[in-house]
Amino acid sequence: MSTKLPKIIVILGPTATGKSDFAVDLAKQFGGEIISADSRQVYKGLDLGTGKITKREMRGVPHHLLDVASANRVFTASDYARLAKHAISKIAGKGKLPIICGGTGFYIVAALERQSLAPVPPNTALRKKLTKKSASKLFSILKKIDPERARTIDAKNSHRLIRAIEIAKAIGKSPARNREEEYDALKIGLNFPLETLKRRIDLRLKKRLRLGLIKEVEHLHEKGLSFKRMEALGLEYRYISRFLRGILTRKQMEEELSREIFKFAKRQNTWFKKDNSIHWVKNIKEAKILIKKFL
RNA sequence: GCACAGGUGGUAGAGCGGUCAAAUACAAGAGACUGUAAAUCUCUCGCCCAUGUGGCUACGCAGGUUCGAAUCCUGCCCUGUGCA
Repeated sequence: MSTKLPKIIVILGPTATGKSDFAVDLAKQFGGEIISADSRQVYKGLDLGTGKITKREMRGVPHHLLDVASANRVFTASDYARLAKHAISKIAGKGKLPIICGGTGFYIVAALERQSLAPVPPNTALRKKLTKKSASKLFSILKKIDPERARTIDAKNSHRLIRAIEIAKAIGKSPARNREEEYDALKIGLNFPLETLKRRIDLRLKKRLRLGLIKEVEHLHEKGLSFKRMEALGLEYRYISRFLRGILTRKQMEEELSREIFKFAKRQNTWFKKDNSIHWVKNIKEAKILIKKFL
């Protein structure tokens, strides 16, 4: 029924499951190009810490949405949706297969759905003012101006409340979300049992530290990326910058970072778990069979 | 050996006669997600029945005082510091 929609492949799963390499293999076989769906790989200079694929690892397969923003500015899900949709049509237009690959569930949804985000840009002045207010205060404001949204929102999450108020002030109320997808997407998931995932995360972190991860963070700071911004970027950038600032010892940094990456992987799992359309595969062979059938 | 200080849940650490299964933080587990999403936020967290103003076992060990003790007393066993 959705056969008229452009066909695309989505490779997803938590961190450290080998998605990037997997996607390159598939792209090679099916004539695809890859669109990264990673909220941190969009930034220039965040390489080792984000596990960004190297030129060499790309093996000639074109990659999109890497290094499209400066780490100093905030790149949003909306920016992502716009660029990703554009990349998809460009690739499909060439007769090639678009392959979205990444672990940022929200970005994948934003790219696939017709209109999942309200067309209201951030209002920094308003945000600044609202940031000072408590969550319960924000909630009561929202309840007055957009009671409908207030019913479903997380009443204790200031971030979300501020955004909802921002939308309501701009266009009256949050639009109903249109979950209809704009593409005929085959979603393929990669995962491991938690114990294995944990081990992989640890090994990968150690490797990256050997390869100069701390240097990367140091260098970014020298180039003007503030520690405050690094806190917001999270994980490697947050914890290594804490080490550089002397807040954590090297050992504490490694332990906490490893734990946090694992927690993050579990949060990714929580997100993906509720999507029943994902085909979880054990290996590339299973994925190839699925794709052949799909195309 | 004498003198202090202290031994509390996975850890750190409150509590110092009742309202304590025990603050808080961390760890752990589960979950949410409408432009910060690697962010942000929520819930659970002694055991058991799992409905509850439910049952059971708990605050180093053994006794005691008391209507009632993690909280007071005695002895013992540990630990830290001071003096020898």
